[in-house]
Amino acid sequence: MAAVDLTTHPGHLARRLQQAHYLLWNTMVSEEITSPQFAVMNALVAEPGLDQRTVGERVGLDRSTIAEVISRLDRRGLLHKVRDPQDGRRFLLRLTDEGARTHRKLSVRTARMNQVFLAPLSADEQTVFFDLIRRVADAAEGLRNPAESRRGPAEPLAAQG
Amino acid sequence: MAAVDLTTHPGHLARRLQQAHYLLWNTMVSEEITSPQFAVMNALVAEPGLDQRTVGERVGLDRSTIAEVISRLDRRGLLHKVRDPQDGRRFLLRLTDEGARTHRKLSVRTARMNQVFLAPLSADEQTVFFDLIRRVADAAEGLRNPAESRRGPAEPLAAQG
DNA sequence: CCCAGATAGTCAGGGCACTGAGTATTTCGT
DNA sequence: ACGAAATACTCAGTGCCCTGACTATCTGGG
Repeated sequence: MAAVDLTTHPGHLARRLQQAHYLLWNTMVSEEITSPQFAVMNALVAEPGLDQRTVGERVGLDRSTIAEVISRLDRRGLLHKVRDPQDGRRFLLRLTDEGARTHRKLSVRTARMNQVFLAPLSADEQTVFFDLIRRVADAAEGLRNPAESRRGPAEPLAAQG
Repeated sequence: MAAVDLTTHPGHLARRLQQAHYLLWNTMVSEEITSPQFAVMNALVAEPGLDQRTVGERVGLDRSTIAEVISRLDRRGLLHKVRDPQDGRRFLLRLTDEGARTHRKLSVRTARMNQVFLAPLSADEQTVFFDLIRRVADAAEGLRNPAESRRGPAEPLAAQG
């Protein structure tokens, strides 16, 4: 029997964690707006007028996925897409008033949901939880684009010796 | 500016973690077989002859998703689907020889990938990492089926003796 | 000025993940 | 024995996520 214990596989755990979150989001936050859609709206609250590519960079989505998410938000009337007069390749994105209202409403519910989701952990453990996941995710993302950082730290993330 | 800090949102981190894993899997393990497909094969190595629903339960996939994954593995000739003669609703699943070979090969690569993925964490931190994620995921899954914990594991599909 | 290369976005295609509706089969209460 | 309920699976529909190929636009070197 060469079967492996999946509970020690970070990828498997990550998937289960994400699914569990997805389901809780659906019941506690919204059945209409998804978590990635909220992330995009949030990026536009922080920095109105971003273009698609940059929004994708902020929330961690590739150009194809971000295009789909934005097109759904556009169809729902939650954001505007306008050609950049300075650069005809780009679209500049901004939330509509309804988009801003929706973002505010969901922010409250999201905070509540996070409390429920993290309830099994103590405050200290929650801090560790964030720290460990961030470190693993950051490192793995760094493995892809080692030379990508323009304003960030250009860590060669040496794989030791 | 009511923008939220997504780096303290477990759902956002879970998604980023899962994406990072997906990409690393693609480069270090396989471009053909995905991580969920491997999880299904692994479940069948541990317990040959499971039916679809139970496999889904083992790896954490719903009935629709598990059906798709299994159909892909079937098309690739990695597993067999046979009607249960005792219960005409079920399909009993077993890896083919090639499926078993593929599973062994991928097990090795998966172990290597996990090392790289978890390299940013010390051994102790890795233990904590697993523990915290498992606790959060388990609790969130428990929120869905609160009555499930009462129900013991269904014996009847004991595989031979 | 002009073209090669870089960049922003689109589109086709494959795979994961869920819900809700529908079919076939088994099981249970009467 | 019979019909209702439960169960295993399928199918349609929506959304996320990636790659690779393509179009349109901008930028820089000769």
